[in-house]
Amino acid sequence: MNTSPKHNLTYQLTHDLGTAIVTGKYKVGEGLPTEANLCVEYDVSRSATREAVKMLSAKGLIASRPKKGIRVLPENNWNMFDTDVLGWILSSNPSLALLKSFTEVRSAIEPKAAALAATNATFEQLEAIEQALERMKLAESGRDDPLDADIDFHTSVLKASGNIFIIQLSEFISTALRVSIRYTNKAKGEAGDVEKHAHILETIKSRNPEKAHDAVKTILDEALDLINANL
Amino acid sequence: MNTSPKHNLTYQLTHDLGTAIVTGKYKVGEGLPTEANLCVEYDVSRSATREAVKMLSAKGLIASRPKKGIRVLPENNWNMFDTDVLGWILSSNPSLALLKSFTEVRSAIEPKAAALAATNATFEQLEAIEQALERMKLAESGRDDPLDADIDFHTSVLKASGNIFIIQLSEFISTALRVSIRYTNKAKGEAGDVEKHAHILETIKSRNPEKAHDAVKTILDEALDLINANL
DNA sequence: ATTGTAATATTTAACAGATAAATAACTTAG
DNA sequence: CTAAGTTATTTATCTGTTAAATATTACAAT
Repeated sequence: MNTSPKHNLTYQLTHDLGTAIVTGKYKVGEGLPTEANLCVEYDVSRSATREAVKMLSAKGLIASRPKKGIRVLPENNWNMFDTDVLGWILSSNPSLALLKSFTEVRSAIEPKAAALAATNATFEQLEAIEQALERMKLAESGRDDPLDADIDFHTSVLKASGNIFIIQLSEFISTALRVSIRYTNKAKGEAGDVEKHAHILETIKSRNPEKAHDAVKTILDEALDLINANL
Repeated sequence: MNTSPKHNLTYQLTHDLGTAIVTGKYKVGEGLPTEANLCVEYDVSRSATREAVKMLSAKGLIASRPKKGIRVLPENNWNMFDTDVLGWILSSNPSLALLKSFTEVRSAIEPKAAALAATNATFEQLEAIEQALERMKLAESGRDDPLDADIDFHTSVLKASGNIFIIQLSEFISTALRVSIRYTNKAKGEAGDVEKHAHILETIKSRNPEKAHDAVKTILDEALDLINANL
């Protein structure tokens, strides 16, 4: 389901048009070129064009009607939790305001996820979190990637929540963290970072939802403060 | 972007196939019929079939590759925050466990949204919340629909948060509330319901994020308790 | 002049058929 | 028995045609 630039022609065109839309090349409310003109401009067949239009329609970016043409829908119709859409936006228009909104969502969801994990996590899920923590320790001495390890830790907690909607957000948060990290200086783990994450794991393992909630909330509130300071 | 049964043939087929997938007619990992067979079974042309397949691919339900056929992806790939996908699932498989997960997400997001609204809401947004509260009062005496009024209130708060991701969740929460309400008995506003919502509005208007947060959290924790009692 | 209706043109929707590309399954040589 | 090559199946892509929807224009009636 991931529209990486490759894969096939339809996905490539979906990616190109999606990016063009979120960057404002085609304005909201305005129309895209007609189906026929898109074929000419992007040098693809009508079937590929129509399939790409349908994929973008499915993601809430556009709507097409006979004679009305293909129009860009208002942003609040865009499915921001679709990793393609989010990726297109973050790759091209990574505003700090958006990063702030993203972190606000994390600060709402992740503490709850940790609390649920403290209640519900299976042994295997606890082990997954523990292994991610080991990766963070390795990353401290350069033997693993700090960003990958950090993402691994947080998504492992989300997955341990047992809540299907929160689990879904793993991809969302992973995508956003991976892209947005370029625009914050928090690539390297800061001093005490591993310790804080180790504390989160402990609260989850000790089956203490409240403390797990607070432990995660603490580090996310710090991240929010950092963003607000730079805004 | 909403695949209501009508609209056109492609959307109709998308709706039918999407429903068939989430109800398990086509199993995860297993294949759907081939493109050619889908054309026969649903009596539509190949282009309509392919466009529907592409829409479902865009929503993370399926993936298609030459010779491999069209396969149902694991559920964690499904875009649960897509209102179509959510609607298909809730309309057909409205488990109480899913309702619980949904309410857990609400209990994470909505208090944060109220806190943000207390900080950021414009005058117009405050008025929208206030008008929704008026609707709830009218509904008490049967002069408006209690469910519509309740949804209006909660989505108005979400929209007042000023957070684009949270605003996106308005549709998600609205869809889920509208469908799931059939499976809880909370159709009619309970005693004190309007008062509690009035209190939420007050805390937001008085620009008190903490109190707004807690006021919303209170009523959602009550909803969660109600679900847990019936589970 | 205005308003309602009909004709027209444009655009997406839908169908059909052919060729290309990808790849799973099979065959055969060693 | 293994590896390389062949075959068959399935989606991908292109092209052409007809149908349906609808915005725009033209026109007639009052």
